[in-house]
Amino acid sequence: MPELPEVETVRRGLQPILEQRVLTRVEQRRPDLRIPFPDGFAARLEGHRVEALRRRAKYLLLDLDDDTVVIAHLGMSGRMVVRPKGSNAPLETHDHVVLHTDQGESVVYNDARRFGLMTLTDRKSESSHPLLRHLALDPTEPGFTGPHLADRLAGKRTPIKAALLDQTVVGGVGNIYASEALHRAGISPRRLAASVKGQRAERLAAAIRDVIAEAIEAGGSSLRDYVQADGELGYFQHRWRVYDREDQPCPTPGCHGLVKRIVQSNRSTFYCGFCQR
DNA sequence: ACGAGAACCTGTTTGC
DNA sequence: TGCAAACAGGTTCTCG
Repeated sequence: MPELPEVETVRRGLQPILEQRVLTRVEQRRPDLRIPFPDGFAARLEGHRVEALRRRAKYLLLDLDDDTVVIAHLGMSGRMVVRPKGSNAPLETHDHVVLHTDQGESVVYNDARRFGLMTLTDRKSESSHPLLRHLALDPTEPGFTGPHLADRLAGKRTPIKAALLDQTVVGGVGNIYASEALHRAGISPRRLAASVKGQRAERLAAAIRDVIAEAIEAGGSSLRDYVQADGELGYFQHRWRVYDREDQPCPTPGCHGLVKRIVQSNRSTFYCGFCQR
């Protein structure tokens, strides 16, 4: 569910709730998610002020005032739900972590499938942390250019669609935006990754940058992974051109193809066989 | 050493 | 209507 734009939407939504707030109490309601919580997880957060809420690719990073960094990932089904001050709504089945702030609001981490995670590192170890160390540049960063992308793809014998999902190639792109970017760039998802270079890599880098930027602007695609007290976000799903549109007409002007669905590395890919080469 | 597929886990949708 | 199978926005392990 959450790809880079959704995680960025969550970050922006949580920023005013968490930044500069003290975590007065933290509830950890089960021993593990995809990986175990570190020893003393909740206690190590309590009493500390959140200095910043950052994002790297699909990871959320909470900087605490003692140089602790909380690493969070939403997996497929993770959500962050804001509980307003004074709410006494009961916690739900998959509410795994609750961060209570000194302003009375709290943030609830809910993840039915538990493919997400929360763990700890510190500022100086962050860049060498196993989860973050090999992450590629993400498309919102200045160095994300055609030549850079071509360099990351060089020598890869896998289809370009699979390569785009590899977080050491592009940070933050997931299954929806991989299909969307390839359609915008007119590149077949089955094309050999290493053959995407030069002008073609330039087009793909631009398409990735554009689709990610537009999706962030629209507040992401998901209506589920993030719920702000004052309403719902996630309008980008109405702008999908190929994802989840099997058998519908290709939206490229003048193209009379139909959107096809294929399976690559066990994931659905949507594309037009006419205008994507 | 690389790449494809399975596995992780639960909920929802689809098809018989 | 009911039940089972297929499928879901991610990552990581195993196997060939």
